Amino acid sequence: MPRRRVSMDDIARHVGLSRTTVSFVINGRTDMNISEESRKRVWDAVRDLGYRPDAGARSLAARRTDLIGVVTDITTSPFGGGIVQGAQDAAWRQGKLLLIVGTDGDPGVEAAAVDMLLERRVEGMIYATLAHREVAVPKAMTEVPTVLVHCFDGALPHVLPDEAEGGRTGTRRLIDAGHRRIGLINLDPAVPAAVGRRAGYERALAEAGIPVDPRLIVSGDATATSGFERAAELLDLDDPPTGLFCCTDRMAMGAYDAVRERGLRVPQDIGVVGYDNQEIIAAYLRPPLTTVALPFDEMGAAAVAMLTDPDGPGAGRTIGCPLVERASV
Amino acid sequence: MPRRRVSMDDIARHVGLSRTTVSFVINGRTDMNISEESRKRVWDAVRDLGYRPDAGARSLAARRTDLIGVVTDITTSPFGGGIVQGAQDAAWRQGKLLLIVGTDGDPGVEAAAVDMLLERRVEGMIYATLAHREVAVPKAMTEVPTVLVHCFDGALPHVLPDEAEGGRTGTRRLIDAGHRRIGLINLDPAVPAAVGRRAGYERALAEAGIPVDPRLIVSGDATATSGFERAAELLDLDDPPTGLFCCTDRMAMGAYDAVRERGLRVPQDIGVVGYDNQEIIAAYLRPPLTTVALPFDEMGAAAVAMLTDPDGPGAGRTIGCPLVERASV
DNA sequence: TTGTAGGCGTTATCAC
DNA sequence: GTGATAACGCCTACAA
Repeated sequence: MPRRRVSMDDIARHVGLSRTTVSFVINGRTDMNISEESRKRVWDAVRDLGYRPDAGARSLAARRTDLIGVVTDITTSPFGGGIVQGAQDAAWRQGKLLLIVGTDGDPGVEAAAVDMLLERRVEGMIYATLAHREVAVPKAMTEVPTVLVHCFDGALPHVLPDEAEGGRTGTRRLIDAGHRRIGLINLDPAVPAAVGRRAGYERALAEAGIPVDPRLIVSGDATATSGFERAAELLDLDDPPTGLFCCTDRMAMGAYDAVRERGLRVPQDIGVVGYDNQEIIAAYLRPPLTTVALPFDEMGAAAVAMLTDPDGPGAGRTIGCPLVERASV
Repeated sequence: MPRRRVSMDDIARHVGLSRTTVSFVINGRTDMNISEESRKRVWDAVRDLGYRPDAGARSLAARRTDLIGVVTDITTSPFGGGIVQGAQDAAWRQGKLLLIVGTDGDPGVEAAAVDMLLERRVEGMIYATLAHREVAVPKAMTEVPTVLVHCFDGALPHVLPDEAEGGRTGTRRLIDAGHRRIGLINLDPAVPAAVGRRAGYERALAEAGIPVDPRLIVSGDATATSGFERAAELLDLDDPPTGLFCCTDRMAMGAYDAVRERGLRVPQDIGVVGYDNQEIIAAYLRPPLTTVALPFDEMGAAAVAMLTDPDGPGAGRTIGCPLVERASV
C-alpha cells in the first residue's frame, strides 16, 4: 500500500514555507538568497519525508529533459557496443540520460524509434552503426540536433574512425619491424573502411620508400576462413610477403592458421597485424595479436560532447585508431 | 528559428473542436464515441501541423511513464550484452522504453543511478550483472518492482540461468557420443555457476551409470591459459579422459591447444564441449566448438515480462541453457 | 457527442 | 527573504 508520493507541496507544508522557496533551495539557487535556517529545514524535510523531485514534471516546466536518444543497429555485438558505452559514460557525467533503442537495422523500426524519441522530447540524437557505412536516416531525425556515429549520410555531422591513419599505423608497425614486403588482406574494396585502410597502407609504404606491389593486395570478407585463404595465396607467391596486415582480427585469426600450416611461425617468420582489437580474439590468439583498434568509446563520447556543446554539434570529427601492441610482430 | 511546438490546443483550435475531443481521438478511445468526421479532421490536422504528443506531459497527467530502468555492470562485454538486448526488444514490443545506466559495478554510481531512475519515475527496474553472482543492491531499488538478472540477493525476484541443467546437457552430449571418462574443467568452485554446472555434470554421469572420478574434476579461472593448463593435467593422467567439458569457451580454447600439443585431434581423439557460446570463439575455433549457451536474451526478455506482468514480478525464474551443436564432439 | 474545469508536480515571474 | 499565481502540455471526471 504505497502512500501517495510526497511532492514539493508536502515539503512546503511540512516546513511552513512556500513551494517557491522550497523549489529554490532544492535547485540550489543562490540568486534568491534564502536564510540558512530555511535551507536546512527544507533539506531535513526532504530527507525525512523521502522526497524525490519528479524529473518529468520538472522537464515539463523547465523545458529540458536531459535526455539523449540513441538509435542503433548495434546489439549484442562483441564490438561496437563500445560506442553506446562511451556515449553512456559521457552522458552520465553530464547528468544526461540515454534513451537507447536497438533497431536491428530495420528502417521501419528506426522510423518508429525516432518518433518515439521525439515524443519523449530528447534534446539530441545519436545514430550509430556497427559497421562503417553510408546510411539514410529517418527524416524526422533532423528535428533535433543529431550526430551520426560510425556512419555518414553526407549531410548530418558525424564521428568517424580515421581509417587511413589506422591503415598507416598498422603498416608502419610492420615496416618498423624491418618488413619490406607487406601483404594487405583488405575488406571488400567498396566499403569505406577498406578504401581508408588501403590508402593508409600505401601511404606508409610510400613514406618508407617501398613500392606498392599490387599482387600483395588482396581482399575478402571479414571471416577467419577468408583470412586463411587470402593469407595462403599471399604466402604461396613466388616472392611472398614477410608481413601481413589483415583488415580484421578474424582474418588475422585465419592468417595465423595459414602461416602455421606452412610450418612458419608468428612473429619470427611472418609478422601479423590485425584491425579491430576484438579482445577476445586478439588477446587470446597465440601469440597475442598486435592490432589497430577502432576507438568506439571515444566515438560515442565525442558524439555526446558534440550534442551537449552549447555551440551545437559542429561539422563532424574523425578519431584516431591507436595501435594495440601485443606479440605478433 | 523553430516555431513553437504544436500542442494539442493548436490542433483543437485548428479543427474547431475541444481539447478533450482531440485527446480522445488521439488516444483512440472508443468509449467516448466520436464522429468519423471529427476523427478524420483531427488526424488530418495532426499530420498537417506535425503534431507530436508530449510523452512527458502525458506521463504527468496519466501517471505512467512506460519507462523501465536498467542498472548494470555490463558494458561493452562481448557477452552479457544479450541481457540488455533481450530486455530492450521485449520492452519495445510493449511500448516501453529502457533507461539504461552502466555502472561498471561501482556501488556509488549504482546508488546514484537508482536515485536518478526513481526521479524519472521508472515503473520497474532491472539489475543485471555480467557474471552469475550474489549481489547487494542499493536499497532504494525496492521502491519500485525490481528483478535481478543473472544475480540474486536472497530477497528480490530474479532470473537465472539453469546452470545445473546446462552442466547436465553438456556432459550428456559427451556421454551420448560414447565417452565414459569425462573431465570437468570447472570454474572456481565457490562461484554459483561452478556449483551448478558440477552438479549437472555429476547428475549426468549418475544417470548414465558412470561413477564420478574426483581426479577428473579440476578447476581454474576463465582464461585460455588456465584451460590449457588444466586440460594438460587431465590429458597427462595415467588414465586420461577422452571427453573434456570446459566451463567456459575460453578454457575450451586453451584445451584445444593442449590436445593439439599432444598430437591428438578434436573431436576424433578428444571430444570437447564448452560453455557460454561466445560466438567469436566458439564459431571460429577449428573445429567449431560445441558449447552450452547462456540464454542472455531470454533472461532479459523474461525480466521485462515479469515487470510488465499485471500480477507483479512473481518469485523468480530459471531459464534453460541450450546446447549449441558445432563440431567438437 | 462534445465541452468545462481541475489536476499532475515543477519552474518562473513578480510583487510584497 | 518569501509567497501568490500563472504557465508547461496533457488527462479525465463531470456536465451539457
